[in-house]
Amino acid sequence: MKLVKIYECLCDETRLRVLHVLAQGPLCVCHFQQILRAPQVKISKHLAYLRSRGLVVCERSGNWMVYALPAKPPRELRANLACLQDCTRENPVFRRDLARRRKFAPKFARTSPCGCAPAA
Amino acid sequence: MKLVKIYECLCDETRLRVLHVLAQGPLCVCHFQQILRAPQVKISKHLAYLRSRGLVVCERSGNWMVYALPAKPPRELRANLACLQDCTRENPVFRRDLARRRKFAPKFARTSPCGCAPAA
DNA sequence: ATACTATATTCCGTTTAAGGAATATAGTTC
DNA sequence: GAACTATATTCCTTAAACGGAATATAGTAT
Repeated sequence: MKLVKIYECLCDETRLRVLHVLAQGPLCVCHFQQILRAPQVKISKHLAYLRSRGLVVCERSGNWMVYALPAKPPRELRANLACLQDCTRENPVFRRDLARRRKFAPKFARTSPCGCAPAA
Repeated sequence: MKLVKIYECLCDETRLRVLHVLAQGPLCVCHFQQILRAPQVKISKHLAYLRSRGLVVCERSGNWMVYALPAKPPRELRANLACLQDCTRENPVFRRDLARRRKFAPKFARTSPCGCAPAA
């Protein structure tokens, strides 16, 4: 995996937030929408971008597409994801995303495949 | 320092190489030209880019502009520079840059301000 | 002042990315 | 198959970045 390609993926805030919350486990598109409070197109496109570069993988599960970090990421990716977690530890935006993810977890769990689920 | 801004700086190979060799100490533009084998405009522009985002600092010394990493970089920058060093350790391109830097060091030392110097 | 060196900036064409509106696709449910 | 849900893709506009050629600027040396 080319290092520059990784950094290209990291240079957009939405994608950073996506990768950051994904570290806690897989999610579907509609969950990202709620956690990041961003429109469907935006989320979907950024996920496609990340996917085309191998930073995330996905799998269909009924109506849902479940996105996750690759099971065995290459060294450079692992290092950078760890660095990202480290750098965001005290950042309000990223912390708020995690808080929302936690808050929504039960609601997600009721409806959806990934051990998560959409709202109404 | 905004995390995304850092990643924007890191998503170009020339800039990665610049930051990578800078970890070994300050250099002038003409040294980068020789180490990276890249034209003056290219080096100069990328250094300006890095400088405008605070990833490098510079100081004039006679005819030369001496570029260096900031003395006390913010946490996120320090973490990412360390990660970069880690990720490039086995990369031929980056290793070759370091080799060239070492090879040119005496020649640089003869002529220039930063404990380095241009060639002919 | 002139010539010279090192570096920065401007101008140009090309590529890439971003966001949103609208639309298409795939799967589910009845 | 019609209605519905979740997601992807297309089209469009705008903005940013890259590289190189040419030119400008700042400092040095004579």
